[in-house]
Amino acid sequence: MRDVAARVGVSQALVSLVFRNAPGASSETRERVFRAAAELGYRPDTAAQVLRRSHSRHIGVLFMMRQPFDVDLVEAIYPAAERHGYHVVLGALGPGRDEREAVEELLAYRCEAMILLGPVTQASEFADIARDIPVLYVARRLTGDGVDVVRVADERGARLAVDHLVSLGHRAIVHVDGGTKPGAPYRSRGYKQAMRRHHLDQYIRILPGDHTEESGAAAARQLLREDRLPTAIFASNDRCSHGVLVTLIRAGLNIPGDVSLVGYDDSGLARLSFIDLTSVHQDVNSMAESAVDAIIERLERGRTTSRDIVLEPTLAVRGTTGSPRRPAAAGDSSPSARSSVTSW
Amino acid sequence: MRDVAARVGVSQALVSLVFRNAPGASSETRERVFRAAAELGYRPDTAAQVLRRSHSRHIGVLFMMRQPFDVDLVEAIYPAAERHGYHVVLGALGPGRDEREAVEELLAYRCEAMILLGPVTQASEFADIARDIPVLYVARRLTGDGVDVVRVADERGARLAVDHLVSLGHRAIVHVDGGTKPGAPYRSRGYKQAMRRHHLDQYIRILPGDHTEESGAAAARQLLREDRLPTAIFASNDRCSHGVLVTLIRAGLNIPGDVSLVGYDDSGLARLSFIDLTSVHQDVNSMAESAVDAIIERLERGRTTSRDIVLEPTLAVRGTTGSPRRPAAAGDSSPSARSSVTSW
DNA sequence: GTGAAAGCGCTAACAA
DNA sequence: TTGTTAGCGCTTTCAC
Repeated sequence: MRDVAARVGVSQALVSLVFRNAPGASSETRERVFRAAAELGYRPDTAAQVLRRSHSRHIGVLFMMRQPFDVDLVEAIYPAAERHGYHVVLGALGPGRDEREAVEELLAYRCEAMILLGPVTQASEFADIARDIPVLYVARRLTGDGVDVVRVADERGARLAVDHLVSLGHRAIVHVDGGTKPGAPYRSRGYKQAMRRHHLDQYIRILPGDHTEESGAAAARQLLREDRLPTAIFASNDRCSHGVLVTLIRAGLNIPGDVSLVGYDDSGLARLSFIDLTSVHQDVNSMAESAVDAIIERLERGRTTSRDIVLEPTLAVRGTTGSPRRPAAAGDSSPSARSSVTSW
Repeated sequence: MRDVAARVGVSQALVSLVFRNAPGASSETRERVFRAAAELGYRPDTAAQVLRRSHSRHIGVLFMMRQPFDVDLVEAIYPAAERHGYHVVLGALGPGRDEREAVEELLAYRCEAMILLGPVTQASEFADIARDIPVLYVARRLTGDGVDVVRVADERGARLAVDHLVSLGHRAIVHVDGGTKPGAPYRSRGYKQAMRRHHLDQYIRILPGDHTEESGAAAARQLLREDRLPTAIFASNDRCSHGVLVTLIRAGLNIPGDVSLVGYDDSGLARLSFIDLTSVHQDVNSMAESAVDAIIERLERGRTTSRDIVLEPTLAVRGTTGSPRRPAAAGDSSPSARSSVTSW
């Protein structure tokens, strides 16, 4: 920067102004500064900026690299943050890279706020952090001082799924839940509520899962081992649905002919033409925008009260749902390729 | 840090030493420094460190968030870099976040070197960068000053796949290629070479693809539209295989009964129990280690000549490959569920 | 519209 | 083993 200033024949302060495009420099000077910078290959040093500024203008984002929905969100957070002049610093989570490490790193970068997408093992840990900087959970209902939440109404999402299936004529609708994963308990509750609302209490059945493909596959295998298959399955997320779907079709079943399937997240996976999964849609862009807005409110407008921002889900109806073979009648029927297994 | 020093009653320099655990502080002092730091909630400031040090000890990694193989590599790079005392700075690529932006950001963080995993649109762009800092491509054969490459012998990987299929009795082996994606042209060439070596020149057939699920699905649909199916398909990566696999089984085919399938990358996808894909394995850990080592060589041991590090692939044989229905004999046979389509 | 000067939090060279 | 000092590249206040 010194070199640029020297070359143009102005002070460093002016060059700094120009680069932050702050007011106070003639457009003629701006022009010359930019040209000189280009010639010299000058690039502002983030470390120096962060060090000197009182605000780093950095937002840390903790996410699980292997969770497609997290990736979708990260992508949406970038432009949202940039619009407010903030940089995103990624903290990748995964096997072999735990939360603690990642958080420490983000904090060492002097992030002014933190968005948490991944599953959060130790909520208490973040209570300490929230004392210093705003913390925002996505899809986790964890309250506390300095903590905001952006989520989609999971119960209503589950209800959309069940209503859709019921309207197609399904009654035996099994839910593969997501254990304690983000949103999962509420989706599970929403499923139960919706089933009761339709007077299908006796058909309520929940298989354990954890938002991974393998848990979906395990649930599907469990169902295949039994005498009767449900006519529909509602899984707690798309990855789980993926496991259910492929396991069932490899067993010779037809989707949605023999079993209908609804996922949750409407991730890229659901939209693949050959998966074509009916799924509860959460608008990542508005989630990202709400998250960044909430953070800006705290950072720049001094809000200190906690916010719980709830967005509405919608249902993306695709090719994995259809009417059951025998809409209203009870009794056995043989699915296409598995004569030994029957549907309700 | 000043506060910590004051509290312990020593100089800042000493606190600095302790935190970098550099030699030159009594263990008694270390102990006291750490305790004081914990009490005060002190955390070193990365920006200040980077600014002051001549070396930032940062390595930038450009990767595609949606490419499972990239994610595997990123996870392996973290520990490899840490072992040498380097930090990893992620530059996420994706739709809406192009290379140029990501690179600028990494450079602004004063990364001392850059590892490029994602597809690289403009090689020439990196030639400039390589003048300033070491650039290392993974899986791309791009040469130049200051540029190193770590890759797995793609031709040999393709050959492993073809040899395996031929040894099972396959002859009509179709390849879905990866266009210009990393490694793809070489896998394609390896496929052709291997086919010729087995005197199967007449069976050589390549369908276009691009390392996405959809390209695999498209290729599978193309094959389903024809009179005869090949007995085996070798796809240029696992994502593509995924599209092929699910499209075929949803069409009622049995894998490997009707068609055998081999992927490439041996990513987490291939290992899912319900996908269980035979795939060419590239050892991400040695790739990551080789990459970091090569960078350290340049950074700390002053190497200036380019290196092309080639690793050996292996084949992970799983459940998507088996003998064809009619190993050696020609003639039509009806696959399980599609009487209108025949195999070679 | 522009410049001079101070200092962000840390490290590295040297001195004690 | 410990302290002193200078300064990394930038932003910011205040003066002109």
